[in-house]
Amino acid sequence: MTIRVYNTLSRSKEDFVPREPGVVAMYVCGPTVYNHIHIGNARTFLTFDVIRRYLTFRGFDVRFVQNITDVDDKIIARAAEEGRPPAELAAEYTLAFRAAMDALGVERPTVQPKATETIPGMIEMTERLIKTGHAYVVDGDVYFSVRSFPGYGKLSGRNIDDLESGARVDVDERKQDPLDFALWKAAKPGEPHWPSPWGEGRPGWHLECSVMSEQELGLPFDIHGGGSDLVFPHHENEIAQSEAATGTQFARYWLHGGMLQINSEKMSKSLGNFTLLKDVLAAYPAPVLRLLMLQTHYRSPLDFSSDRLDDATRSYERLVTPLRNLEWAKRNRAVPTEQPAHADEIAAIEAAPEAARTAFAAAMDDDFNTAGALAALFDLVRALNGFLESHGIGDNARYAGRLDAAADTMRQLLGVLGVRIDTSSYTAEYPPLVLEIARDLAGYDGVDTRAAVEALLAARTVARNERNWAAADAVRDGLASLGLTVEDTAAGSRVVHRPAG
RNA sequence: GGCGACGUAGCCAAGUGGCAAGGCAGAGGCCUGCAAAGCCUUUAUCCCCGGUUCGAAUCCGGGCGUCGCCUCCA
Repeated sequence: MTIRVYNTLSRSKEDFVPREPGVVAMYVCGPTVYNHIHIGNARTFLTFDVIRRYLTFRGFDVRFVQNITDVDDKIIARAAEEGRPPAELAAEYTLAFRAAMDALGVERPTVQPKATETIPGMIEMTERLIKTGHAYVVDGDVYFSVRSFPGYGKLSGRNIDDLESGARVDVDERKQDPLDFALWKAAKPGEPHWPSPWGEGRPGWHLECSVMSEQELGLPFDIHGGGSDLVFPHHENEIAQSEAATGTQFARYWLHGGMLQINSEKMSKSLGNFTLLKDVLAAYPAPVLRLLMLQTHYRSPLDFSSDRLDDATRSYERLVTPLRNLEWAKRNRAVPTEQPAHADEIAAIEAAPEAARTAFAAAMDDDFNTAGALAALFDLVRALNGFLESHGIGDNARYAGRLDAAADTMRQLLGVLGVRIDTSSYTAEYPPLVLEIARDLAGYDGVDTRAAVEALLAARTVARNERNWAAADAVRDGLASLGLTVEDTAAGSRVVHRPAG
């Protein structure tokens, strides 16, 4: 079965056929490093991380290039505000960006070039464009002439005349056409600058993507990705530059991610709802945020709120629980009933992983439908839970192999979505306050939190056996006050620490 | 003004011609001392009006509503 992708260029879903069988050349616009990235940025990067992972899962060798824009008006402005060198600011936020991506579980690009390290290539492309009559020099600035490129507007579905009729295009007398954009900007005093045939200056924003993608991938490469707000003018301009300079097609499939909103409003500084990724990750585990985002198709708008994060936290728990319960059952050899499973029950649990794989791939093949893929996984969760509920691993762990197969499939497919599953939450570190509770309720006077929890559970078991519900519930309530939930299972009691929310 | 999306249950959301996925929340039941976790059952005139079709959430036309882009934006 072929993968189908929605191509902005054709405004339709197309069969995905890479230029070279088995190899995908992919470029995704990266951040301008003038601040910590916000969750809108994060959504886009997460989207293309999943697309990359899925293509890899489907057997493609993916070469993934992402730029870092480390010279730009916004960087210069912010550095001036803070009274320090732009390069220092850019370096700091480059590191912060990489750290945030690591924390989100986004795989590192194959290559991650910086704009400041691509200056010679950008000068070279600008020279080519001037020679071929697609660009002109004015006072040390170089502009691309949009009228010189007949295909201008083909990506965003606009034409030059429509665009000019809009009143919002700035008028610069020195430009031949208001839509012409800068390839090279003459440096003002105090700005970063590099020598060029047109004097000291710095590159325009659109140019780096054209140059880097050609250098690292060659033209035409397979997938160009970014947020849908980049369709115009950024990606339109990339196409114009690259195709005018090379005479060949630039990118074959254009994929654009939908915008993220906060509480149904556009994220903006003036509304005060500018949420940074690092702040979200400080409050919620990365897999929860990932799950929230993957429950909506990547091209649809996504409304972000803390309520939705809380919902996603419970969804995440639903994924973790069966894996945790299986581990617990294997460790404790718990057998809920002596009743052996019927042949049809065994057939069902044996068929479940393959059914999930098939449904997962069918959803992902259809323009990376992660919400559908998650539904396949939740169906597998139900199959696992159901079997575990009625038969556990069986006597002598006779069913463990079949259950492991289902669990392994879950882990693998969740891995394709980049969702890390942490089943260790019932063996995690416990807060020091359990020592106090254990001293009061279980007579424990040591300093080992885990032993303290064991002592509390043992005390509760004794109390329950004596039908002393008040004492038993005191233990449970005490642990609950620390965010620890007591669960009674066929193999005894355990404590589960759940993420916030 | 130009271009383009979207409107599916209380909330989120998949589904582009053939009995409406999934998650969260709710209800009932099972299990439990009570819980938790889990299981079972349950919750939809698919924004409105026309049209095409044996058959429409899905295609076409109109209307209403929400949103994005057109300026730096992921």
